[in-house]
Amino acid sequence: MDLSDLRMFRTIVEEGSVTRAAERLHTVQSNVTTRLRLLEEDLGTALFDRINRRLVITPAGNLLAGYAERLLSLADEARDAVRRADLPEGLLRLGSMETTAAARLPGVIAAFRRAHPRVELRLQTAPTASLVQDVLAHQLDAALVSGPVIHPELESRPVVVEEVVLISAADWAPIESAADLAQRGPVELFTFREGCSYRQRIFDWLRRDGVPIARSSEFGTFEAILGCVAAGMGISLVPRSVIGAHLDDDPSRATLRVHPVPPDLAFSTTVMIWHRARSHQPARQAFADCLAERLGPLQAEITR
Amino acid sequence: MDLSDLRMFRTIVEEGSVTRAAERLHTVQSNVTTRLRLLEEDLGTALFDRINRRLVITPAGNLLAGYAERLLSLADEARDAVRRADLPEGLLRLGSMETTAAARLPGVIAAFRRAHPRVELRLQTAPTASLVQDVLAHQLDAALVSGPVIHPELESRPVVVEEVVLISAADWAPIESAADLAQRGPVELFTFREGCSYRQRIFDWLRRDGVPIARSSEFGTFEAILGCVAAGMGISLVPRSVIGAHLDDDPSRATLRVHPVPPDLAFSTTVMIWHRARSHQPARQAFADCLAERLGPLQAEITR
DNA sequence: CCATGGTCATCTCTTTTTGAGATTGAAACC
DNA sequence: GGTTTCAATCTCAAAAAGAGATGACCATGG
Repeated sequence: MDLSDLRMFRTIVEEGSVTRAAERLHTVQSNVTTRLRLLEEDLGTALFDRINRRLVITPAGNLLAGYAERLLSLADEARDAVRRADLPEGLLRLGSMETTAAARLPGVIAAFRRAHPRVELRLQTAPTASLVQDVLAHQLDAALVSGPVIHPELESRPVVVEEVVLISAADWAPIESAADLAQRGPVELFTFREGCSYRQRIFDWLRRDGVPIARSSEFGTFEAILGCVAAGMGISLVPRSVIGAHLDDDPSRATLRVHPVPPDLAFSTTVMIWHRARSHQPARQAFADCLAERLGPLQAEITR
Repeated sequence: MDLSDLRMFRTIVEEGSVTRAAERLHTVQSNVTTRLRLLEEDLGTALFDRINRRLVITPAGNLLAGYAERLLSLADEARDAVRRADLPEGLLRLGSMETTAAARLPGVIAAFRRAHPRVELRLQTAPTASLVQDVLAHQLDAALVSGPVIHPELESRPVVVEEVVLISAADWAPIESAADLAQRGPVELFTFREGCSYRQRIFDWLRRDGVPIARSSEFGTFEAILGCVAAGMGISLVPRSVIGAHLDDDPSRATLRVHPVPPDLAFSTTVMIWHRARSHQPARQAFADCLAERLGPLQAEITR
C-alpha cells in the first residue's frame, strides 16, 4: 500500500467506476482494475463488491477511503512544508569589499530583490579582514571578500576573478614596470575608500619597488577615480571590469590607458564566505546563485 | 514521494548512514543512495548535506522526518483498521433446519467457536419457510435451509447435498418401491420434530403412492430415530450421512438396511441464505468458510 | 607519508513492477 | 434482440527498482 495506490483508490471511490477513474488518472482501465486487485490482496480485504460488474464500496473500503483522504492531504502538506523550508525569506546580512560592492553588486542586488522580494537584504562594506571576523562572529550571514580564505569554520565559493590593472590618462607613455613609473617622479594615487584591498595592493607594490608617492586621494565611486585619472592627474589600480566604458573601440578616442601590473598582483579572486555551522541559509544560497548567474558569464570573458 | 520512500528516508535518518540503512532495509547501499537522490529531486530539496561523505540532515530533512513519522504511523493505523473491519466479531444470528443442525452443525459450530471466539453465535432451528421469512425480516443474519431458494432479496450458497435414504431394520426385505412398502401393511414412521422437511418429504411420497401410515413418532435426535428403526419398529427417511455408524463393514452385523427412494426425492441441497442488503457480515462469511471447510470434503464423497 | 577502512556516488546488468492495448463476458438499456 | 457499458483477463512493452562491482573521498593510525 503506497500513496499512489491510495490516490488511485480515492479516484475510484469518487468516480464510482474503474473506467472513469482510469480516464481521470490518464491511464488504462485494465491497469486500474489490476492495481485495485493488488491493493485488495495486499490488505487482505475486499474494498469493493463486484455486483453485476459494478463496484459497490464495502465497509472496509469506506474506512480506507477516510484514511486515504487523511494520508494524501498530509502528504501534500509535507511536500509544501519541505518546499517552503528552503524558500528564501527573512533577513540576509551581507558584507562586501567596497570594490566589489561598487563594481559588481548593483546589478546582482537588483536582480536578487526582484527574484526574492521576501528577503530583506542588508549590505555592509568593510575590508576583507573585518568581514571575515564578522562572519566568524555571526554578525554577517555571508561576505564577499578577497580570496582565498582558508579557515576551518568557514566555507567559501569563488564568485569572480578580478584582473586589476594600472590605469593612467590615455596620453601617458606605456608603463611596463615600476621603474617606468618612477621616472615620472612622485605619483599621485587615486583609490577607493580606506580599507580597499586594491589600495593596499598598489601601496605595497610601489613601496616595494621604491616608487615615491606624492599624494593619495580616496573616493567613493569608480566614476570619480576614473575621471581624475583620465584627466591626467595620476594613476589608479582598478578591476579591469569597471573601465570598459572608458576604453573606446577606437584607441584614439580612449580616455584611459591600461598598463600591466606584476602577475603576482594582477589577479584577485573574490569569494563568498559563510560560516560552516550555518550551512543552511536559503537566502544566502539564493544570493550565491544570483551571483553565479550574473557573474558566471563574465568569468569566462575575464579569464580568457 | 510514496510511503516506501518515506520508510527508506526514515531509516536513513535513524541510522544516520546510507550503508546501515541499506542493511536494515535488506537491500544494497547503491539503491538507497539512488532512491534518496530521486526523493530529493522529486521534492526539489536537499534532505541531507554530504559533508565529507557523511550525511548531515538539513532543516528540510528534519521537517520531512516528522511528516514521515506521522504518515507512516497513520498508514499502519489504516492497515489495522481495514483488517479489523472484516474481522468477525459481535453477534451472529444463525437459523437452521432441525436436520442440518443435528446432522452437520455440531462439529462446524465447535470449530467456528474455536476459530472466532469474539463472535457470539446464536442458533435457532425452524422449518425452511419460517427461516426464509426470518432472514427477509432481518431477524436472522443467515440460515441453513433446504434449497434452492430463489428470491430477489436473498443470496444463497450451497452448503451440502444430502442424499436422503429410506431405512429399516437390517432384516427387512429390500424395498424397491412404494408398492413393496405397502405390502407390509400400514407403516410406522419415525421422524424428526415438526417442521422437518424430510418429514414432509416422506409423508408426501407415501400419500402420493397410497401407502397407509399407521403412526408417526417424532424425536429430537437421530440416535433415537435410528434406534427405533434398527429395532424393527418402523421406517424413516434420513440423510445418508448420519447412518454411517449403523452400517457395519460386515453386512451381517449391520443393524440397518438402506433402501432407495425415488430420484426426485433422493437429493436435497442445503443452502446458506442471507439478505442481499447485508452482504458484509464478516462473521457470516467466516461461518460460511467454516462450513465449506468442514463439509466441502464430504461433498465430494456424497456426490461421488 | 602512505596504507587502510569506511562511506557515499556512479555505472551496468538483471529482475520486478507498471502500463498499454486488445479481447472477453456479463449485465443493462434502449 | 441488438447495442452499449463496464470490469476482468491476457499479452507484450516500458519503466522502475534492485544487485553487484567500482571509484572517489576523507579520516585515521601506523
